[in-house]
Amino acid sequence: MPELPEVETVKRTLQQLVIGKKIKDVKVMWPKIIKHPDDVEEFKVKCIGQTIHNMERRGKFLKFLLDDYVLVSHLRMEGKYGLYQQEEPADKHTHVFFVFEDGTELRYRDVRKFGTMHLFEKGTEETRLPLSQLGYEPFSEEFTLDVLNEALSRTTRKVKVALLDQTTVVGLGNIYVDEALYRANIHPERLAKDIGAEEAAKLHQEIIKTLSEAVEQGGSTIRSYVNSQGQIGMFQQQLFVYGRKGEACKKCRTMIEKSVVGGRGTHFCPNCQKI
DNA sequence: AGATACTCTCGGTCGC
DNA sequence: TGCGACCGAGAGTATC
Repeated sequence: MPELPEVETVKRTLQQLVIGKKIKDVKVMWPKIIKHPDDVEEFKVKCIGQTIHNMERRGKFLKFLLDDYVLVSHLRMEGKYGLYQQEEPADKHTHVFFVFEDGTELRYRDVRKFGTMHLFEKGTEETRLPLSQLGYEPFSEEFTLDVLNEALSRTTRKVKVALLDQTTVVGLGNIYVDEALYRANIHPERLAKDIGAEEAAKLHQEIIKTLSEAVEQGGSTIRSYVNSQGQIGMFQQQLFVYGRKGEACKKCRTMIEKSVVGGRGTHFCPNCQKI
């Protein structure tokens, strides 16, 4: 399930493959992936003739910068992009094809069909859903300790639930939120408003560190996630709690536990992260 | 009215 | 072998 580090890795690898390519045709096998414009034919017509000039990332969203439009794409749990030769056969899970003039094509494959694509006029995308409500980038100077403190103090939710909400800081998903809370020695079920100043400072630091270290390592590979060149992220080896239920805590050897918080499977060390 | 909680999307995987 | 429960990001909707 791609979170910020995986999406950043996809952006970096895909960028090198698609920049400068001109779209000759678009094929959409599962129209519900296209959320905007409403009409899939309009989506296709607008894409055709456009060149991919650059790629950016905003939170867990990929942005393809075209001449006149920006394609905003979310991979959700299992979405993947890959560059193929047009004659290569595609499997049944490939739902969108961007056919280029040079004989290659960008394919979007998504077993669960959860991913989304929005096409907006260039420059308007940040003012429209799904990007308009997003919080700060974790590596930006805007994501200060004050911003985190403010957000934590004015909610009645549990700290894990608050951090998964993308309106404060973007990029944390189920893996990295568990990792950051572990590294900050904060139990995921603690109420956000009860997090003390010292703890919040540690949490702020560990959110940034966890995500940046994961970006450096090319992300984690959990279940079926592979980046766009088919490489495997190395950060999985650095995971302290996620997917380690029943294994020994790397710091204190206590058995890692798994519970449900906010409807999400949640991993933590009951000794390092006290309620 | 703003914050929070619930619903929906989907199919592979798992347990019975 | 069949079948239903489960998982999960985030937009949309309902509720408080």
